[in-house]
Amino acid sequence: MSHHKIEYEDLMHRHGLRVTPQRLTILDAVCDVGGHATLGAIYRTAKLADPAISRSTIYRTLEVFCEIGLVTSAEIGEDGKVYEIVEAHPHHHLVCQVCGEIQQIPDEIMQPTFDRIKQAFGFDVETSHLVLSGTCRNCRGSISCE
Amino acid sequence: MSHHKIEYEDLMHRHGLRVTPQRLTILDAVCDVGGHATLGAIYRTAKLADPAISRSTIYRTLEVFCEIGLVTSAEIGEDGKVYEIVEAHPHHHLVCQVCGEIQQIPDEIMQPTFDRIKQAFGFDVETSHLVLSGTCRNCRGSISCE
DNA sequence: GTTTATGCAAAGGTTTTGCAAGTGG
DNA sequence: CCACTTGCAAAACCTTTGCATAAAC
Repeated sequence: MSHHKIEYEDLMHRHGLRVTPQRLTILDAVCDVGGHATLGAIYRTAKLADPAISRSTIYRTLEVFCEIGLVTSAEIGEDGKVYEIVEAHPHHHLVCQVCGEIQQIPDEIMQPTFDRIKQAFGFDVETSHLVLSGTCRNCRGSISCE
Repeated sequence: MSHHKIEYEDLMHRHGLRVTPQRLTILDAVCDVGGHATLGAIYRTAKLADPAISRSTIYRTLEVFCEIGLVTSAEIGEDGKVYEIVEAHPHHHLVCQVCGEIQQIPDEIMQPTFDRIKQAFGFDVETSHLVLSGTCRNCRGSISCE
């Protein structure tokens, strides 16, 4: 998770930000938690690496990371805001309302629709991180899931 | 806004809920506020009709309305959760990040994509109220918008 | 050295909860 | 009447903010 550390540091420098141990810790934490990291989860994970880290630092740092495009945030269901490292390939998420499983889908699958919206309404969709809820394959088949 | 009052009352009854003045007031308020009603706006509007109504009642009532499918909620931008009466025709929203304008689009435009997701991933999308952000026609053309 | 970032603690705001009183069916 | 709802007040929760200290550059 750290092969790209240099890139990240570069990105911060280019934005006039300082590279602090806390910021690297938080970045690692977002990676470690994986796909949909709530602030609480990031805080807990970062706390393992640096027990002295403070909650406000997490808030401020995530805000800064979002601003420079290192991280995106999205609102998913009931858990409040979640954070995710921005990857090369934009993608979206399917959240199963029955079992809670989350899977990713490539952005390409949405593009035809986004194109159609652009044609019909002149609206340029920039949603980088869409969350679709519904029922996944497993839960759709079996009733024993509920 | 009250031609369907009977239907709403029926729906509540069918769910074993009681029809109280407060609930009707809140339902009216959600209608009056229109498309994207924040809790605060609903509270303020309901307060006009019934100055004694309490905030917790708004919270609890909206939660109940969501459960029985009378109302949907969605997270839009920075304003937190917004509520909306469930209408016959499902639709989604385009939120312009520049001017903040919100427009509705019919659900049909999304269906091809939802179908494709179902085919490819076996995932049955049930999102009734999607929020797409981007740039609207006006703001895309002119820079003078900001 | 300067400027920026951090940690702490306190403030701010929103949402939830327990309970007695009130009300719909 | 009984069960469900309400309003109130307090609690719980999450997020933001001010400021002195510490660290990056």
